[in-house]
Amino acid sequence: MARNITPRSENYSQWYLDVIKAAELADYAPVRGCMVIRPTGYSIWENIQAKLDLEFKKTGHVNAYFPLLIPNSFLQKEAEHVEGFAPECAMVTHAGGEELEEPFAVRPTSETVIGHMYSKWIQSWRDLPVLINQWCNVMRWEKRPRLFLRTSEFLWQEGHTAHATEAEAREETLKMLNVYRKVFENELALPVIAGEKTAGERFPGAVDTYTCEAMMSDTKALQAGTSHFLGQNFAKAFEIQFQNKSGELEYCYTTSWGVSTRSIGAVIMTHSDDDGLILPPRIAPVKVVILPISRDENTAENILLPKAKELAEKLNAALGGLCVKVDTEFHMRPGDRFFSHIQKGVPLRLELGEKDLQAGTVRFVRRDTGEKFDVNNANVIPEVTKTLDDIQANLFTRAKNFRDANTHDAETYDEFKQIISEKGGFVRAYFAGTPDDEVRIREETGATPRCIPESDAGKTGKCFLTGNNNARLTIFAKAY
RNA sequence: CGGGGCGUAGCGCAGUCUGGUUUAGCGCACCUGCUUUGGGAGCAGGGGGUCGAAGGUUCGAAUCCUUUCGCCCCGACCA
Repeated sequence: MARNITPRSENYSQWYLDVIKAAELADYAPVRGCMVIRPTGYSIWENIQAKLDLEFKKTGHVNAYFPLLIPNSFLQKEAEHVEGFAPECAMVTHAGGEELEEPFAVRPTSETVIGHMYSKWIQSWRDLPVLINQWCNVMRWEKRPRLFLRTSEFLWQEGHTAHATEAEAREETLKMLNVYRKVFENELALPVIAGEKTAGERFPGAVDTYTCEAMMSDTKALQAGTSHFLGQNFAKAFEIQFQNKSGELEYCYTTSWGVSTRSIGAVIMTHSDDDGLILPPRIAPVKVVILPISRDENTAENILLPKAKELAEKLNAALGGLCVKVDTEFHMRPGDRFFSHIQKGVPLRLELGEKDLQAGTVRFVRRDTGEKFDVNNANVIPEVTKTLDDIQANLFTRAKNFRDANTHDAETYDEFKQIISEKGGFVRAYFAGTPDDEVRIREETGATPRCIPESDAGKTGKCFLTGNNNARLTIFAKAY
């Protein structure tokens, strides 16, 4: 048992903060709502970035950078967009020692500036599609910040594309939604439900919003990534027009999609336990740590350490990276050394001691299950690869089983209320309500519609609230 | 923005009601040494704070008064 981490069952939010602190992922910044992402946390982000970026490139996107400051007038151009973002915008009113004529918003998202630029760049159908992504920071003034989940400034990626036809833009929106789903499932080991947002949960200015929803280990939902079909809303506000093959002027159809550092919060809350962080091998900064252990300093440093280093080199070569570390903290006792890696979520620990040396084996200890076993020297490398794959798969399966076990069906509002208040988790129900109905449900139960799962897109039934037919199967939950 | 709480060492706290006997204390962490060492050791020694800030009352203030700044929790709000 970790002594510096509040048990999850005792106080979930405190547990979450303790895990972050113990793993040295982040710290509070001097400005309220802002956080410092420490090297370990940032390294996880770099890994997530690398996985996403590769997928973006594979689907034909390129990276660019747009400015941090956005003229306030830009945000005003799309009616719903202003309304949605005005309250959380930070404004720069002074610069160069003078008050500015027009305040600049610190970007809360870049649809507007990018729309403005696209209108200049796009003239002809030959210029389309435009498929650009940017990695950057954004600012949304939050009244109730939480590390990684909701901070005033955060890092993300925002893709912005422009297309000639609605069909193509819709295809892009769903394509990127599925890129997200794939990366979440395969790399972050997060089982997510990909689907459409209901009207009340839509992005301000979007025609349709899609999301990947994950369940945290307290059974609350977390939106891990979103993809928006913006129709011609922004194209009209920013005059993004092109001449089609017949010479007529048409408005483009645009999309935008994003994943932020919030996804790190999702990883933490999905996989970790009372001992601290647990990371899926594929995004872990350190996948394997090797600990030479001996009570005799000479043996430890002159016999075991060289062996450990040699093994680390081979493993790094085999795993293709710098993800294997040798622990040389000989001044610490073994227990302390174990815990430091346990709390940082290192997936696999290899212990190399005198007993192992004599037996010609290496001791393996899995972070996810705590399981220990000895492996013959000759088999260490393939066994490491196999174990890491097992851990990755186990984390995903474990999370998926948990989610499925905490997903329930409701046919009536009474049943719905009872499940939300007594069991929590996800509730699947047919829903055909309006945004006002969504507000009512939220006020009465605390739950909100999370998404209409893509996998059940064709299913319709009778609405649990209004009784209307042709309601769509919708997932509800309390959410972060 | 409404309700509640809190600012004393890196972290967590006691001391504040009943000003002076505290050169401001404790636990963890940190430093040194010895013994330990395969899931968080023990002993000994040691460094570090001027008590969020400003002003006031007093012979004397971490303790009382005024102002101010900041943070946390609950609520409202929120991609």
